[in-house]
Amino acid sequence: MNPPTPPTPPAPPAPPAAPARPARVQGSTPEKILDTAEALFARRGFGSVGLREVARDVGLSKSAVFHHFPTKADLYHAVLVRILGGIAEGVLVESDARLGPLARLIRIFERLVDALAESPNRAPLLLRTLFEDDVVDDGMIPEAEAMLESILDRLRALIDQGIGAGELRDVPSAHVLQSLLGGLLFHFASGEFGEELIGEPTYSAAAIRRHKAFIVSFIEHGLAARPPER
Amino acid sequence: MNPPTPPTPPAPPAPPAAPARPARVQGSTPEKILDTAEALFARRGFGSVGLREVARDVGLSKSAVFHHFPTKADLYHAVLVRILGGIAEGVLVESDARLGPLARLIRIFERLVDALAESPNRAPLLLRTLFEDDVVDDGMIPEAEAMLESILDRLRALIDQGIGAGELRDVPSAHVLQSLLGGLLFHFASGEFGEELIGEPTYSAAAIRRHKAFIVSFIEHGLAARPPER
DNA sequence: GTCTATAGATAGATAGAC
DNA sequence: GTCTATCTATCTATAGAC
Repeated sequence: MNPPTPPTPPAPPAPPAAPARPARVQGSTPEKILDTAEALFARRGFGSVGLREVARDVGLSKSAVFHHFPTKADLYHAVLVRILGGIAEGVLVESDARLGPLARLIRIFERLVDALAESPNRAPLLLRTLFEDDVVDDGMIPEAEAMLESILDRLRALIDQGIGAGELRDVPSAHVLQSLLGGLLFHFASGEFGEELIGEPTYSAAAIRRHKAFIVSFIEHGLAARPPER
Repeated sequence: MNPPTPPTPPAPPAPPAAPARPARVQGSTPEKILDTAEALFARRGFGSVGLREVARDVGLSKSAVFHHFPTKADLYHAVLVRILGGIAEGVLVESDARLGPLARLIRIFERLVDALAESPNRAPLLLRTLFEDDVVDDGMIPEAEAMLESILDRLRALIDQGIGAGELRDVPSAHVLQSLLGGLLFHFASGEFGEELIGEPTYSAAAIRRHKAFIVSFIEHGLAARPPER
C-alpha cells in the first residue's frame, strides 16, 4: 500500500512541475473538472453528487468550479454533451454505400460498442440520462437532445431501410431500437452487479468482445430475415 | 411560497372513511409510506429524494416517517424488497414440467413482463438499483440480494437447461441474461424518452403487448436453435 | 404514533479580496 | 482564476412533549 518512492517522499500537494504518474486528469482546468464530474455523475447520478466533492477531487474550491460552470446543471450538461459527441463520432460517420442496410447496421453497432467501451463513464451516464426525467427531459438542453436525436434517427433509419429492403424482418423499429439500446447500455452500466453476474470485469477485452458478438448475433439471428451464412 | 393554509382546505388528507377514488395509497401507515417512497425513488433515485418530500406526500411529518423506518436507507431497502417480492412471485412459480426449457423460459419472461407492467415504479427502481453502486452493492442488504439472486439463478438455469437440451443455441447464458434484462427493464424504465421514441405511453396495453411480443420474438429467433414454427 | 423543535452537516450559489 | 467567507435552504436524524 505504501511504496517507498525515495526521491521526494513527503510531498502530497505535488508542485505542478513533474507529474509523477501520468494520471487521467490532465489538460485545462475545465477539462479536469469535466473528467472528475463525469466519473462522479456516472457512478452516482446527478442528485447524489455534490459540487463539494467534485471540487475536492479536482483540487479546487467550490467557487473555482462555479467560475467555470455557473450551475451544477450546466456542469452536468457539459459532461453529457461531451460524451454524446464522442459517441456520435462513431455512429454518424458515413459508411460504405456499397454495403446493404443490414451490414451497415452491424458495423454501426460494433462502433457503438467500441465507443461505449472507451470509458466506463459513458454508458452509465447515458443510461441515467435517458431515464432520469429530472435532468434531461425538462427541455432545457436542446444541444444534448439534438445530438441524441440525430444518433437515434440514424439507427432507426437504418433499421427501417433494412426492413424495406427485405433484409430485416418486419419489426417495430423504434421498439426494437429501444430495447437493443437498453441491452447494449446495460451491459456497460451494470457495474458490480454485472461483473458478478457474468463473472469477469465488464470492461475487460474479453467481455467487450463477447458483448460485441452478442449484439451482432442478436441482429443476425433476431432481426435479419435470413439466418447468417456460416 | 406561503399559502395561507385556511382551516380546512379542499381536504387533501382525505379521512379514511369513504375512498372517493380507489387510490393506490391505502392501507396502514407503513404501506402508505412505502407507496409514496416507491414512486419517488423510482422517478428520481435514492440521493435525489428527501424524506421531507416523502413525508409531505404521505401527509405526515418527517419524524413520523423516521418512526417507521429508522433511516432513509432502511426505507429504500423496504421498498426494494417489496418490489422484488412481487416480481419473484411471477418468476419463481413452478411451471408445467411437461414443457421444455424453451417454452418454460418464454412463459417466465411473459410473466416477468406482466410483473413489471403492474406498476410503473418497478422497472425504474430495479434498473436504478442494479447499477447504482451506492445503495445496494455495499453488502448491507442480504435480503434483497438473496431475492435478486434467486430470480437470476432461476432464469439462468433455464437458459442453461435449454442449451443442454439443444433447444437453445450455445450462447453465454449470463451475458445473454444480462442484456435481455437490460432491454426488458429499459423499456419500462425509459420514461418520457421511451414514450417519445416509440410514440405511445410505455404502459399502454398496446405497448405492453408489443414488448412481450418483442421479448418472445427475441427468444424464439435470437436464442432458439430452430426458428419457431409458424 | 405523531407532533414541534432542533441539531449538525451539507447543498447550491454569491460576494468580494487578491 | 482562485480563494475565503458567507448566505439561505435543505439534508438526515434526534429529543422530547403529547
